[in-house]
Amino acid sequence: MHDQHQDTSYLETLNSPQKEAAESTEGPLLILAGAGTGKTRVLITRLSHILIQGKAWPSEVLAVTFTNKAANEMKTRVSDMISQEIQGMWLGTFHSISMRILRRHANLVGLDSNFTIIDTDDQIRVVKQLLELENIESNKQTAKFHAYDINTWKDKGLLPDQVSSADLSTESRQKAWHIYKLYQERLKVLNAVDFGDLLLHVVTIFRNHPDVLEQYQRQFKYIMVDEYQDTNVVQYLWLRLLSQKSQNICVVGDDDQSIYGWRGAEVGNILRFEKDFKGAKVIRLEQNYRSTPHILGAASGLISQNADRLGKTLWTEFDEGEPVRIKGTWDAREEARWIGEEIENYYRNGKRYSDMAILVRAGYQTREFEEAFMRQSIPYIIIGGVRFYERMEIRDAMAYLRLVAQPKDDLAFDRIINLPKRGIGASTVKKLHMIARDTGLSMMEAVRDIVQTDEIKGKTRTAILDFIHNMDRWHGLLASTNHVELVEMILDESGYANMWKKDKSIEASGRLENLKELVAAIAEFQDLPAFLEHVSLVMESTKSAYDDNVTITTMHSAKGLEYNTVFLSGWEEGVFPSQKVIMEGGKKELEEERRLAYVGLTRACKQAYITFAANRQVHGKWQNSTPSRFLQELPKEHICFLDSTFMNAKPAFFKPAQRKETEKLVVKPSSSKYKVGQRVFHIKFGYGIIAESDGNKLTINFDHTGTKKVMDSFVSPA
DNA sequence: CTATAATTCGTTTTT
DNA sequence: CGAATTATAG
Repeated sequence: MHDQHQDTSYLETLNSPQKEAAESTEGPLLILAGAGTGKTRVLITRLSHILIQGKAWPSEVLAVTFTNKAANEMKTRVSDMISQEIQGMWLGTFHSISMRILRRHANLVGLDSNFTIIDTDDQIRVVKQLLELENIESNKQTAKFHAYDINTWKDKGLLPDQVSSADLSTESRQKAWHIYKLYQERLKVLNAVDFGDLLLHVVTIFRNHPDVLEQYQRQFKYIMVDEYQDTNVVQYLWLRLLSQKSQNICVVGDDDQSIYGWRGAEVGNILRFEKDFKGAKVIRLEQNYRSTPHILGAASGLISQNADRLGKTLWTEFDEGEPVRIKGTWDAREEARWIGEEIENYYRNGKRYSDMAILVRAGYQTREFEEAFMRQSIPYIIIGGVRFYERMEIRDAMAYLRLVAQPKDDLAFDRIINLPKRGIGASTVKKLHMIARDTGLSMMEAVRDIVQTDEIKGKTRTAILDFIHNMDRWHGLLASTNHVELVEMILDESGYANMWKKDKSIEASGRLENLKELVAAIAEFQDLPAFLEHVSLVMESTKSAYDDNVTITTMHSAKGLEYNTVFLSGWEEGVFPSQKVIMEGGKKELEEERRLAYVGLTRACKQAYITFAANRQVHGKWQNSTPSRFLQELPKEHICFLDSTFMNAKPAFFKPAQRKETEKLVVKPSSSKYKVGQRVFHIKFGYGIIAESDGNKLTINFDHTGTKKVMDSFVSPA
């Protein structure tokens, strides 16, 4: 092992709970880390500490994240801290680590180790094909619906025969369950797995093969998990199995930032951690290094309305700052224009566009901003929407590459056999499907067979022969030709690129650009298979412009990020909280919306704005709306209403204030709810006991910061 | 087999 | 209102 007496000065830059977290390496540990409390930093320091202290070799540490971005950040920052490249460490997403494990033991679940990983799009296609085969109504909608059910089961760690009868109460569920069974068989034939399978197969292997499980239990002496509040049931099982032996599992998360429940995440995992892992230590990180007291106060007040939470109180040493400004506008267009003007003001005062962000609830809200900012010449970047590798032209091109590299890839075959149109229509493809199914051959093999017979005649036959010929030729060049050249050749000779060149539509040129970008991305890799492997798990865009742009994005994808100035737009009933939650959701769903609001607010460092419009176009129809209920839940002392340009039908709580007055705090006139002798928590000074109470002014003896006079609005019961 | 008209239906997103 | 999917005519 390494030298045990290393310099540990890196620990001294942490505050005391952070340091304690980094040093508590043994046994189960839950780090409850509020927004902006240095969560990532603690995780990285803890991991480095384990390595530097020689408690484990890199290969004996397992660190799991949800996104590739988080994994990459961790990788570079740990390398920096230990001043060397980390080698052999199991640091990655749940999916990439599962893939690594599954490739080694694929045979144990009836797969070949070179299985392909299919994404949601392919998944829906498979389900749709199965529906057609079963003669069940098979539009894309129902396929999507059933794929969703299947994914939900997989997220819960349920194989087809483990689904409970209670889960099959509806006819639709029963159909989905039936399809689920067929779907798993089909994937096995295709030697493919979907995202859910990566985890589920690994759990299945661990359960059925104790020897394999033990091998990994021995190997991973320390396990760390980021964003634990986002884990679903399979991920929980996965972690439980792996950590059973060492018990050295450290999870970091914030129950208040759980916003992916609709995708299978179980807040219960983090709420239950202490029960699940006996003797678990819990450390709360509550000192916030990001936002002003006003922003934190507003966010804390809002989230305190939620019942299902572990509860923690963020505090900061920063100066009070400015209250959260709330602005009502006549319609969404004015909302966008007003925010644009405000942004321009900041810019003229020397602020950078890239320090400002607009966070919305749903993608469709970005449109209004795009139009407004175009008019106002404000540079912006929209994050989200269709990602690069999900674009139609990219997926089409990828299908060509997949089929060339793996002729048995039936999904790729289906996608491109008649793309560009070469006269091989639906009926021909159906015929091929029948043959492939009956003979157990792949589509490519089936098409070779059928072309020998006189089943298909004329133009179609010529087209098929041509297609086979091309595929064989490209496949033959795989080993001998430079992969970038080969890709260019394929796109050119297949006629696919030409198809878009001939296309007169507006988006065609953009699609050609994307194809060029794809070729550039491929050049970064050793060979075609390496690239395809990468794409299957890393679906993020290749380019990230580092120009000075205002960021426009959803609150979901803003999690983990921060901006000096944040505009939260569309706080209206029906937009945020969303219509669906209001109509169909219960308390649970509403709480998740509230957490989303909390995440949004806590992205702001210095200024936070919340806007709402009285009128908005929804699905092309004008609708008038009432301000979001969340506005009423914000503590009055941390917000101020800006003058509104419209004066109709305002809710009772809506009282416009002049802009000039906005820097002043509106203090609640009611007397304090706190009593002398009570132990309280102050947002800036920490814990203390009340010595005197005078209306809303309290004199408090603080544990660490002495006696101070403070306003009760910054205090909460301890 | 393909081009065009008619229709349906609208969150959030990572892997 | 518009994208995306399905129905229908060519």
